[in-house]
Amino acid sequence: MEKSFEPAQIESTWYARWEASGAFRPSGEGEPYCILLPPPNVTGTLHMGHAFQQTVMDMLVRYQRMRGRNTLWQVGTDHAGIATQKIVENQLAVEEKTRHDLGRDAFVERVWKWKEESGSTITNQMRRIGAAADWSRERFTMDEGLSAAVRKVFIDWYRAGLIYRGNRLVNWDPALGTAVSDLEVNNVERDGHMWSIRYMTVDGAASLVVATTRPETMLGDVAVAVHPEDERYAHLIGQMLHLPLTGRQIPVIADEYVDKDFGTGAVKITPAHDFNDYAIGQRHKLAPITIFTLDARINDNAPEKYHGLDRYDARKAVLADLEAAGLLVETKAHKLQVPVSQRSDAVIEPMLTDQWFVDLTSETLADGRPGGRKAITEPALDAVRSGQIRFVPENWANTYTQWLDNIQDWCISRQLWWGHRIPAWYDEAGNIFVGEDEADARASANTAPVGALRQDDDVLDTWFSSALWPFSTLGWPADGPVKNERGEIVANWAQDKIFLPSAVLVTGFDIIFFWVARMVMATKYFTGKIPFREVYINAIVRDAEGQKMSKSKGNTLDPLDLIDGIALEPLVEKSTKSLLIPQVRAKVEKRIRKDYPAGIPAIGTDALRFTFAALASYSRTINFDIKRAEGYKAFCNKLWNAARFVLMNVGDSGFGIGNPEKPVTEAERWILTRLKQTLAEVEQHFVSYRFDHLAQALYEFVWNEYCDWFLELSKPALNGDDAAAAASTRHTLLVVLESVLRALHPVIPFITEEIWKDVGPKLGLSEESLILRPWPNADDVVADEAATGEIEWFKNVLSGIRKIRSEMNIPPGKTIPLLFADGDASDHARVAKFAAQISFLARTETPQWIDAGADEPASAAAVVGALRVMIPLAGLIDLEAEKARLAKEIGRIEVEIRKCEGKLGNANFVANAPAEVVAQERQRITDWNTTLAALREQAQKLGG
RNA sequence: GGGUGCUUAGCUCAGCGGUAGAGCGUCGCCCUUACAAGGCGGUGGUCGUAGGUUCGAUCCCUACAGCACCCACCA
Repeated sequence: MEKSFEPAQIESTWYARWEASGAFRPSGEGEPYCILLPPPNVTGTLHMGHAFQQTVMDMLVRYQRMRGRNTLWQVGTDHAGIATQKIVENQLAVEEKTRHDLGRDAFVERVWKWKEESGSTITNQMRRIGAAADWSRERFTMDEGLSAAVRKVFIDWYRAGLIYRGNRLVNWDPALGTAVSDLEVNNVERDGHMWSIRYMTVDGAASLVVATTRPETMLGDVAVAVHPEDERYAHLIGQMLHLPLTGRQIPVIADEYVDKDFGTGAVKITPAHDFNDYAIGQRHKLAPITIFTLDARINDNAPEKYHGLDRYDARKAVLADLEAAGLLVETKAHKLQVPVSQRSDAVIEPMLTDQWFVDLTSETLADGRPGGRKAITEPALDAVRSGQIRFVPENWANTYTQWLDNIQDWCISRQLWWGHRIPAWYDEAGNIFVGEDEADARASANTAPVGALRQDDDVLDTWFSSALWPFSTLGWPADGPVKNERGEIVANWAQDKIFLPSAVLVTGFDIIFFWVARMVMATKYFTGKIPFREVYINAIVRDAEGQKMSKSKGNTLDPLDLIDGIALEPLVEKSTKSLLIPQVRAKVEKRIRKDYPAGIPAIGTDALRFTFAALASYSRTINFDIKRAEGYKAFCNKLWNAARFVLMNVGDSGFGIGNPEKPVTEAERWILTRLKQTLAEVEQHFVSYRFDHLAQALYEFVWNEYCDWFLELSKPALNGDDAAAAASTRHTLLVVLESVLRALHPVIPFITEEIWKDVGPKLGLSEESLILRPWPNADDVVADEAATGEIEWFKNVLSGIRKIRSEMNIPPGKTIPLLFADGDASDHARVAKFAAQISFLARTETPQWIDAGADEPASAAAVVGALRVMIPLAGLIDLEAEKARLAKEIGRIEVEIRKCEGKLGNANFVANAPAEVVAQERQRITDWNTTLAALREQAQKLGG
């Protein structure tokens, strides 16, 4: 083995070997265990969130595979309608073309070409993280099989009356030219104004002032609404008003929706461009007037002078004209919530358009069949409420159920070209025909089409196909083999449905609504099963200061840069490349030069993964600090060097598989006991998804017990006279190392595999690589609780001596005399047992006992129970310093004793506390008193 | 307006009813033949504030303060 751990070297080959060996494919044996990868966008590159999430999934998958489960990690990518279309449109823009110049077919072809070339970027990056996924079953949401599933779902829901087409007010993104769903709109607080505008009654006798944040929409007003009980306006209800600038007349109506105390208590009603107004318009049977074109300019329904004006220019013009007419009463600053498109940042314009919807709200359809609420929404709610699907941490279940309780119908049509084209056709009379293809649509209809059929131009929301992921990837709805784009068999519903439901979905809280809920809906409806049993909501990765990572802040980290390292200049270059605003660019550059003056050090995949594990508590955010990752790289190095030590010392002779028949030394029995406990803990932490505890348990075992104590204790055994002890110790060194490599493999697969390559053969193991080894069962390790007490005693003695050495500045290399005094029979036995190890590790001469009552030299002492562990002062130790040290120790223990006495002196405590707590307290005070007596005796001997 | 979290050592976080913990940082001594990415030892906290329950509260309850995030139609 190399002298130190070099991640780049060992990571380069193992992944390809694992994949080629078929280790990532389901074994076909054991209970099925499936995890679905949330399919990343094909446009994407791996970010810290992915790396974290995928590490979690990979740990679970590798663990379950080792435990013998029939394990499938289903991977794939998402076609990401808007994001992907935008990338190719941007490329066209460079050629000064738009998608319309190419036409639909040529454009879609070009997107496919882009996907072929660039779509595997992220999956290749996943391989660098070590993701043990079954790539032979990789799917794409627009591949043939998944597209067939999408069509079937659309058609079935349409025929069940659960998908409908309607002219509805939707969130319209004027920049992208498409409708988006409620979820794709963010409400952002912006500084704006509140304008008050006077509307006169037709007879000119009265007027009323409305307050609005969007004065330009007055061009589409159809009424002014007031509260029915608002005395100020009661006399105006039913009267007609002049709508300024338009020549139109509109009524004053009464509606409970209006808040008397907000604004002026009078609301202009623009049903075509506001969701509330739309509802009011419907209640009062007022026809909406659309005043915007699809790119948010004023249309022909408004007075001619505004035609073609952009909505913000129109606002200025309308305000100026109102001002001129003396109708603008007041302008004041006002903070408001502006709906912004998540995808384009454009301000959303509610717009009346023809769209397709999934019904999620109606109880019963007009023809008596169950509506969407009954058929789709409620089963999804029940799955979580009944506990069939469990959220981890569980409070996320609230978030889920609350959203479903208040859900709206889902707008699924998008005015894009890249995506699943809606399988609906229209005849010349506007009748709708739905089917697999034109012929099927025609054949399935009750009526004959009028004239030619034309397919709907729209595509489906990307999340529509994502919702089917749990079963569409397994081959549904086909009964036989499903092939991918390259003609390889990827799925077969008839045999693969054993993987439904999957065991756990690992995902971010931000897509509980977008994806998790919709998978439950679709999977329940079409298969009758739940899609997954548990949903582990992973934390959001932030920077070391807890700030959200964003490119414009310059605090993003590329996981691959952490793995491979990157020098300062290339890092500055790649971080600022895509930033167009010079000020932002300068700020980002400055920050990076400050944060990473020497670039980012290479920490390797394993250390990165261990860091993710160590940070993965139930907290909803994790702050990623490179310092921490460097610490875990040190851990990898520690493990590496421990393995080197073991390999150097075990010699060439082989050992039998399994534990030594009878471990000879106390240290062996102790480390095996601790191994057993650690393995049991790790299994618990896998069940509860506490990867932080899991990582910590393994870290502590390896570093603080195996390395710090067992390896150290093995040295005297290996070099001592007892051949049996030496042989047994060699075996145990190897056995424990091999077990811990297996336990660590799900977390740090590369380094453990590399080390195992040399360790496995020493134990005569036949597997070709660690990935094929079974999980180390705690039950297979023999514990000896008594050994724990022995080693604890030993550690206390050794720590006592070390403390004296350190505090008295005795050079570590100097061999010193050692005396024991007092103590009970077990101390005598233990000293006899451990004398050689103590001398070896504490660098002392052979210890001597001082008989009770005999003279003893002035010494520094540590106390372990009743035993005094003494180092004679002569020439080594400053008497006064030792007296002070003792006094401090005595003081500390007196405080503890007083605490105990306080408790035990409280009659209520003794009467009410559980007996074992009281007993424990009594034992504690006895122990403290023993120690105190020994310390006092020692102080007295020093003349203190 | 609803909802969900968080507040513990200088920093980042575990713990969550019975002696306050880890990593990093910091201080001291050591290149001791696995490891200086290391070893040994030390320093450092009235567990946000105020009440309550309890024999006992960092942990449970209530209120308050501060900080995040999610949902929602206030023009």
